[in-house]
Amino acid sequence: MAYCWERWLSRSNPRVLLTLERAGGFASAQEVYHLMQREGQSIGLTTVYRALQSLVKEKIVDIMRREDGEAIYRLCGDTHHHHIVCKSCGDTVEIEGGVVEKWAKSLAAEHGYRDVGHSAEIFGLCPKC
Amino acid sequence: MAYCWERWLSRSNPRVLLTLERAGGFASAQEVYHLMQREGQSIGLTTVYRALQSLVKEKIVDIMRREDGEAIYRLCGDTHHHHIVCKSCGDTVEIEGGVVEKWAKSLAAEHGYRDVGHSAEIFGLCPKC
DNA sequence: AATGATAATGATAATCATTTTCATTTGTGC
DNA sequence: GCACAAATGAAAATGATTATCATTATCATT
Ligand SMILES: [Zn+2]
Ligand SMILES: [Zn+2]
Ligand SMILES: [Zn+2]
Ligand SMILES: [Zn+2]
Repeated sequence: MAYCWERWLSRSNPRVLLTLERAGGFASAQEVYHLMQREGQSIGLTTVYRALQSLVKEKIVDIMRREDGEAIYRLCGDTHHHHIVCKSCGDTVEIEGGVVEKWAKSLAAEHGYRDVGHSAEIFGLCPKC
Repeated sequence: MAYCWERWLSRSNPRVLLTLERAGGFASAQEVYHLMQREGQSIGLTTVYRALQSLVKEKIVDIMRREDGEAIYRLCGDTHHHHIVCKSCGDTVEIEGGVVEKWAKSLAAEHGYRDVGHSAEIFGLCPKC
């Protein structure tokens, strides 16, 4: 354990962060909230939002957007990866993205962009469909 | 003029599209709607949403997200391409994606996926921000 | 321990983009 | 004109996020 963010911040942030970690990958504020509810932790939705905001500001957590615009969060430094998703059955394969990482990094540098992230997904019909 | 989308679709789609064009760059559904209002065009918000959705489905228009999650749209050149978007000011650079095309194609093949597409975006802070 | 300043919490209400519903209008072929 | 399907848009519903604000926890000082 011994996270560098243990100094942080309100007494809720750590609980929210631990929950996000337990969720694995991405989770929305609502999902984190419901997870904590189901686990019997007492916390308010507002506090979850505030904790996530402060964690984003501290760059401990990444924010991204789902297709429908909902904000989703994940621990920074989670192993970063990409997906192939089946358009029909939704089946997902995690894939390696080294090529994309380099592509993103070099193009960002070329255009003078800092503080760079990227998203990349492949979608199609899986063998079964 | 002479757009390839002239065949499309409802009688609203062209008006929405023309407005989006006139707006230059990105505009949200709400913004397109208000623009049309101010110009004295009579149209309902619902129809603007529907028109934009169908234009996105037809790949005539690109959809993206503002920092706050609001959907923004813009005319899309017919050549397939990718973007670097500034997280702060929304400035956009069109970039070459040959590497990504190959990456997507080979990985899809490797996992037996057919009828494959992909998305890839880079985001960060532009030189000005 | 009691006090009080300050920050954190969370229930509730407000906001606001987007989607649904559904009644009305419009287009199209007969 | 008449039927029938598609398109429209006003109004209500939805759902995520944010703002309010009264209550509660923290902590240093008395
Ligand atoms: Zn499938
Ligand atoms: Zn990557
Ligand atoms: Zn910028
Ligand atoms: Zn591509």
